[in-house]
Amino acid sequence: MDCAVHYWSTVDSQVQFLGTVIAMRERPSGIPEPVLTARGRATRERIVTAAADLMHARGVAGTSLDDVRAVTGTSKSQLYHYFTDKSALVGAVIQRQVQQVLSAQQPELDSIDSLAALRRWRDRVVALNCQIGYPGGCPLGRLAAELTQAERCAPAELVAGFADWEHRLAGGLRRMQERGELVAEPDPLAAGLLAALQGGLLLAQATGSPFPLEAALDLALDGVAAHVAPADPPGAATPGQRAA
Amino acid sequence: MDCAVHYWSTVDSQVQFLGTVIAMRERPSGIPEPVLTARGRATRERIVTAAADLMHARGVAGTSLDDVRAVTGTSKSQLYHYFTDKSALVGAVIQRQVQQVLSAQQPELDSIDSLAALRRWRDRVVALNCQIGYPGGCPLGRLAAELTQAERCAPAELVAGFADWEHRLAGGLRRMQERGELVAEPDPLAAGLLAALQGGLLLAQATGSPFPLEAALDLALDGVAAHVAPADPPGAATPGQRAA
DNA sequence: CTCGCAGTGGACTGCGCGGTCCATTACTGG
DNA sequence: CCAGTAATGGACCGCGCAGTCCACTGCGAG
Repeated sequence: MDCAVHYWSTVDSQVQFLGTVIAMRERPSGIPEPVLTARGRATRERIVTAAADLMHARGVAGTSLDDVRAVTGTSKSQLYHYFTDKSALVGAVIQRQVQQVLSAQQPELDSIDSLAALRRWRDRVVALNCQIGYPGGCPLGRLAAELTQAERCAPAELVAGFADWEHRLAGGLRRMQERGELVAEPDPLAAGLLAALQGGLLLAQATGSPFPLEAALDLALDGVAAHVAPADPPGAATPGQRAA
Repeated sequence: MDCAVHYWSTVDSQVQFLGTVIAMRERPSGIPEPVLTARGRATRERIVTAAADLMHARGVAGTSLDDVRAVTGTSKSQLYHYFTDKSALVGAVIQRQVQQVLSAQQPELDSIDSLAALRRWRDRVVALNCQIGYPGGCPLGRLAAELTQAERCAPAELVAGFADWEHRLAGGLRRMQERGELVAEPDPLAAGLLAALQGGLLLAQATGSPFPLEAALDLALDGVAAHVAPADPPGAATPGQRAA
């Protein structure tokens, strides 16, 4: 498991846990996994998809199982056939959202190797947030805010998702570092970038304007840019790379 | 979508609105305000305080009126004597949290006039988040995340609170600008700083570590520092200002 | 064909919650 | 001291919710 080697020194086990969870769905212990036919898998997918949409729109607490049932055209017994209880469904929703969020920005996220590429990722994220016409916020951020109770950190799957995300950012920064473009420790920068993104999305959704997101990412990118090495070939200046 | 329209152009009026709301409590229209005796005001305060704590710890949806009743030693009729319904109580809680959050960082927030002062504010915020032993998150951020529904922006009081907060940051940056230390538009930088703070707090609480908050603020401060004017006396370099 | 289990339908239950109502007590001003 | 109103106590209601249960259907293997 190479993703997110450390979140802050103790994340290995959690990321490992994510892999395990995805592999055997929501059975941490050795309970015999119920076999699903093609039809069963399709129904389960429908439920998770609809639940993810509803919970993103109305929140976890604001989404009842009857809502999910109505939207998916399923019956109560089916929900409890595929999930032990509501929290198990929430766990599946988290995993789905982690996957969705990361795959939606995959090309730009994983190809970061320069300030210009980082700006392309920024543009991608901004575009994603506005594509439905209004700032929808980050599914992971919303889940994290709602599911994080006092004195407890968020569900392990969510923490692992954030760690993976941040790790990919750090990977890009490390590539910049190896190319000699960046002179700074990548990890704190990656954490700062992810935080700027989350905060920007939160305020963007709260205010109904994409502006906070853009301002947050731009400021964070300025911060990263402050750690780029002065252009080695004296003449090819870095500002030439600025996109848009 | 009026909240988006007014977010930037009419921030002052929202701050004004916040004042109005506080003055006449939760009666936007001209309904005769019920007179409260000293005892009544004390009881109301107890209720709001307890509700704010509970809702911060367990979320708004996770806090029942019976919980509030039990903690405050009041009866159901008292809750409905002082508040028309639960949403009115939530509104009062929002106002209280806005006031609490801003006053907790007031000296450092309002005295920003240099990079060093900005760093003192950063340290204050970090210290506030850790003072209870674990990262508790921002009360406003948590409320915003939970109360912002799809396609709707957050409650007006919350948006006004964020606007006030950001306005004070922008004021500090403007002082830096007027002193010639900063060469950039203050407003986007203030929005970016607030977003970094919110995102950092979100991830700090989700992961149970203060690190994301520190990384987020440091990166944002690096971004601001990238816009400080090159030291006028050529020889006294800016890095000399770095605190800590 | 038929047996068995995955998949489905939907009624049912217990309860926690927001909200209502009325009776009673404690101030306060005249 | 005596209204009149603020403040309080607490029973009560209806609803929506998570979760249970049992009967039924349909598909796939032997």
